[in-house]
Amino acid sequence: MSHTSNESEDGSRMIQKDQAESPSTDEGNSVVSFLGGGVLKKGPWTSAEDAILVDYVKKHGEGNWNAVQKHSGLSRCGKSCRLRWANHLRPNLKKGAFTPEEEQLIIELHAKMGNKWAKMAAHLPGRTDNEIKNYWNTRIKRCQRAGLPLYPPNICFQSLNENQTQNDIEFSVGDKRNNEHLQPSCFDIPDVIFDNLNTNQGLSYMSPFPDILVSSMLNQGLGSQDFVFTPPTSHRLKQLRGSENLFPSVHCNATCGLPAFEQFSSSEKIHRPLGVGFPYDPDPGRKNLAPPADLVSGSHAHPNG
DNA sequence: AAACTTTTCAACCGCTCAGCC
DNA sequence: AGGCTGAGCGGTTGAAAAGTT
Repeated sequence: MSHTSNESEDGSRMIQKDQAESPSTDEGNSVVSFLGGGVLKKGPWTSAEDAILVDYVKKHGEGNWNAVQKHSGLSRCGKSCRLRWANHLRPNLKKGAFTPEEEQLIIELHAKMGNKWAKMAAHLPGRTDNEIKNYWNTRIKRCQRAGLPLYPPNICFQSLNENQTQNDIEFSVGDKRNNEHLQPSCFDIPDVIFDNLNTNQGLSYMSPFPDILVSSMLNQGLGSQDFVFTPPTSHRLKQLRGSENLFPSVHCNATCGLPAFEQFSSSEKIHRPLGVGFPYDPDPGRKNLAPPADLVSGSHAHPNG
């Protein structure tokens, strides 16, 4: 891929997401690949290409993406056209940062569905699977760094409850891929060690394998076992942005409802996933990153904590 | 101010699925 | 039934922006 000097007259690439219309460029500086004798362009779209695609869809409608190249002269593969349309050009796309409500919904949906971005996007009008996926990946990193749980406890329990009723339905209705998460036979217990948790203490769980559904884990009865938070990565923690809230709209639930992290903090059992550098330095130097000590679920995981 | 690090996000890739022949 | 094709999905990459030292 070549996102070389992507700046254009419209300065598109420099625009923040919440302002950006598209990152299209007017310069054709993209990689060109030769496929079957044809020339297919890669890389950032130019506004001219956008216009061609929009025009094409207006005339012919969505779908049949491979025909775009033939009929419009656009030197892009069908896949690329579909993606561009879906993620940037189609009408009613919401631009800008996710609202707290949307973030909350994403967390809930992920707890139920796992990495089913397209399905999650269906619940968020105007949002794309790509956006949601990017958001979630960012969230994972942040949570890991901050040692915070990926899911607030209320989500865990909500997911558990809903799944208990949904399992019956879904197994019979059968989205095969979805059910994989729920099938005991397909479920590999991740390399997570649970540490001193009582189900009645509530859950604040962060799997090092974000694909694993909280609900699945709970359904497996792991909730009654010990667990441990994945400790923050060993490298230096960076600041989270001040406005960031890892549990949008659920502070109350996430904090008030949290089973008082200090309950865990005295945990004797400390597990250290392989490859993580210890002793872990929580980075005393970090400033506004640090959530209150009693909120940092991961804090119990570091040896000195 | 410069160098370095981290984050963001658009776009690509490989894979799977569904429909058609 | 098997092969082909198009569409869609999820994972990953990498350039640029933003932040930090």
